Amino acid sequence: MAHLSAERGKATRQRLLDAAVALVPEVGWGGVTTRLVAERAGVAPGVVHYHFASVTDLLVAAGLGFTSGLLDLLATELTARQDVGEAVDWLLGELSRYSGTDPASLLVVEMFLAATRLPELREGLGEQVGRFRATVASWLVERGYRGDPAAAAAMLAASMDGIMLHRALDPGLDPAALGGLLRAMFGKGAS
Amino acid sequence: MAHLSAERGKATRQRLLDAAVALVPEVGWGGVTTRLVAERAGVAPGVVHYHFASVTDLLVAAGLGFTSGLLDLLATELTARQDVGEAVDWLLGELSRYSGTDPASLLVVEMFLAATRLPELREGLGEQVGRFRATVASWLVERGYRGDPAAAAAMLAASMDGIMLHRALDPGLDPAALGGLLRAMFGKGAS
DNA sequence: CTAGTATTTGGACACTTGCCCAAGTCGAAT
DNA sequence: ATTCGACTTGGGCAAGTGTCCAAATACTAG
Repeated sequence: MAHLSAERGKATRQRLLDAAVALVPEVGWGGVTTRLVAERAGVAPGVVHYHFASVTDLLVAAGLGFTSGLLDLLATELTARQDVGEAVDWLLGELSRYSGTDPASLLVVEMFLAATRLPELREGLGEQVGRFRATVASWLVERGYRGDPAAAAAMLAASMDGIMLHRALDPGLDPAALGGLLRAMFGKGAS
Repeated sequence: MAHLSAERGKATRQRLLDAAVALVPEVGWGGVTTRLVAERAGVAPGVVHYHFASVTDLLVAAGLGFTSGLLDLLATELTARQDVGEAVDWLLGELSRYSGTDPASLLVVEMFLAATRLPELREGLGEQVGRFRATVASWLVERGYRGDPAAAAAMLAASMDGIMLHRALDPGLDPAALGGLLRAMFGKGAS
């Protein structure tokens, strides 16, 4: 079989995915073109449609790959904390790294938006977020959280994205200042 | 002077704005083209660049006009309530009308996103949201809210948009189920 | 009526887009 | 050396883009 060829193929495919992840925040979901992503990846324009059926397919695969890793990381770090309050604090600290105008934040918002028009993306992203919420919810139960853990997990995730969204408009909005309010939400039912 | 001409001019200009507001949720911010918006407004393609310097200019004006009216309405209704808890309940009820996939929600998210790349839009939208938060904050003080009213107003606004964003992915997410958590945030310091 | 202004028309311009494909490269198997 | 399959190349195509503009229209003022 063609061993080295296939390996190189996987490598360029990955470079296309990486280029797409970098490009979406820069020029927007709809601004990523065949030639642009090919140039960024250092390959000929035709390669894009050899590895992916369409530019949209490439973007969906790249986006879902990114969020999958991000959500896994967040869930792992979050549920590693013993105390709920401490976990919320950590999350807020993490949130201060997402200004709403940094590449990661922009990519996430672009994906939320594109998901409303791309059923495949909506299902994929919805499944990932659902898994994240379920993980957080069961962790809340373990920690002795009283109240609706599913609602709490959903509120936590939604608050994160909402704060990120508003920080894009008002860079002066300090996540730490909102910490007290968030803790008040969980403190009542936390262990 | 040309009276009727000017009047008709203002009318078609407004129809272009209305068409843009309707079109952005349908095809996306970047999907609104000169010919598309002209057709929707029932005018010739050239009219767009007679009334607006560019398609982007039209979109910015249309978007800011929409959010201005929306935020004014929300602020008015919200501050009309005497009780903070009652106001939060009303807001949650209102939120259930924004599924995250309805035209209004989509337009708002599109604007948040476009604002990151259009300084003029970011400033305009930021100013509107800032005014909304200030109104809510001073209303909280009036109602005897204890704690940081600016932070509370910011958290309220961010939560709204965050919930809206997540409802787009998970239609089963019920805003009412999150009401308790939101009230817990404000109840502590409310009158 | 004529002159003048505001608005509208529909087409032209140069340019970019996604996707396709014949030809070429490269390593592995025979 | 030859064949084979995976991968890559660079150009071509039809369709669509934003913007511009000369001509047509509609209206007011004199």
